[in-house]
Amino acid sequence: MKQQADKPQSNTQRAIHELRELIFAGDLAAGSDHLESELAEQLGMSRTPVREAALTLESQGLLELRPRKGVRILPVSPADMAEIYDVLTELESLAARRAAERSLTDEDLSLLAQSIQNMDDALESKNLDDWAGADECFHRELVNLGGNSRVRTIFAMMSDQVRRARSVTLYMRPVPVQSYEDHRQVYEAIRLGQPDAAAAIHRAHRQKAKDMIVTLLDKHKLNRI
Amino acid sequence: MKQQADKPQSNTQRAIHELRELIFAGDLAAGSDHLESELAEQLGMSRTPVREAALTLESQGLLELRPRKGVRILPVSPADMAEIYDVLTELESLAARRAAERSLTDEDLSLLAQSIQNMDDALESKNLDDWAGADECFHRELVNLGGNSRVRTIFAMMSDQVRRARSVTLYMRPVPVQSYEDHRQVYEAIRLGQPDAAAAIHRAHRQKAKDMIVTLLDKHKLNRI
DNA sequence: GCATTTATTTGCGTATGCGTTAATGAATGC
DNA sequence: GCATTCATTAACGCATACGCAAATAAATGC
Repeated sequence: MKQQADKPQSNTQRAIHELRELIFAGDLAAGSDHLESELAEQLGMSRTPVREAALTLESQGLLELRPRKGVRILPVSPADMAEIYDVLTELESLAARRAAERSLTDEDLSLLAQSIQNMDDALESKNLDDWAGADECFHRELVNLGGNSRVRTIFAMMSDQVRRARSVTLYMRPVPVQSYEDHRQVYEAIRLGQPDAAAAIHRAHRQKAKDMIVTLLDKHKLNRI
Repeated sequence: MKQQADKPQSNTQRAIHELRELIFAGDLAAGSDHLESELAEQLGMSRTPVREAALTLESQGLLELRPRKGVRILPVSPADMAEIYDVLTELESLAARRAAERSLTDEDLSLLAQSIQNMDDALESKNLDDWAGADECFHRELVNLGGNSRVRTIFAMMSDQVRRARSVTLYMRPVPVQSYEDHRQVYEAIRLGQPDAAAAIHRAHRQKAKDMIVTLLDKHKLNRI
């Protein structure tokens, strides 16, 4: 019998996970300070694993350890979001290019196709949260297909912060109908083995997204999310 | 009076620094395993700061913590180097583009110009080590001028590994005379405010470097450096 | 002689304790 | 009444301790 393989993690790993969750849920607000001992109590463990988790999250840019002030959850400004989108634009375009160079089978591309389909379905039923989930899935799978593990790692780190910004702006932005066409074209370019086209289309797509998000954040004075 | 502001660091920070040094000096060889307690003794501190340092370096991809096996110094294969160069190519090209968009003054560009001059001087006197130092300085300054702090961080992480690969191949490769012209052109494009040109030239420059390094590593069967 | 079980070792994960030092409030000088 | 100094507190950096589990060695069964 298969036993549920979900618990054998270390406390440090749990702490990393749970702190992430708390941050993205807003329970640990951007800009707020928290003592290591408080977090330890909150998570039901000692300071050691919490501290190790904080070190890790610090090196990923999510928070900052300031001696005697506690760990500070780093706020993300519109300028930060512009930086993040710039990096993602470059790295995802690279991934699209590499994916197109690899003569992938339809089998390989099935998850990508599925994500596009899911986005379409979500739009039909006007479920923006589902759409956002499928969109993120598309981007993640694109990066996977690019085959560069370092790009994957960087993407994973940054997509957390993007998700936060997007959840804030999701219901202010215009309904993302253009995205469907963009994604479809990237998919086709990859399928047909057209690296330049795949990279160029995806780059333009990401730049549009960046402009939209940054403009929205600025317009609504969302300076620290 | 100014007191030398160099030592008040924490042991954890020292450990991060010194472990990096030991790794890049080859004292901790690629692929080798080391117990936390051994490293602690070697650095003259307890396991705790060493462990914290190892966690940090792990999240930066330099090593891996394997319970009961010790920390394993991750070897870098030619394929890894290709990945790293791909990422650097994209991010540095972005930096070149952004730098060109910012209408920087000659003052701002002085370090960049200086690096080019230093590379030229080093080539004249056939000092390859100096050349490599100046080259790295050029790339670092380019990234700085790009103004994206996340790109800076990623660059700093990866340039350590590039330096290792380059020191191995430095004396096998052809004398880098073309580099001078490439760098000069990137510099001029930035100075004249030509983003597309700056990005394109630098991209081509980096791709050449990637091909050269990866080919050399493969040819000499340097599979784990 | 080989496989399986049991015993032993040992390294890690984590809790805990302590000294140091920065931050806060009290006290003194001017 | 304000500034400066001193005392107190408390959070962190780090050392240490310990239990557990994995790896290795020993022992037993077949």
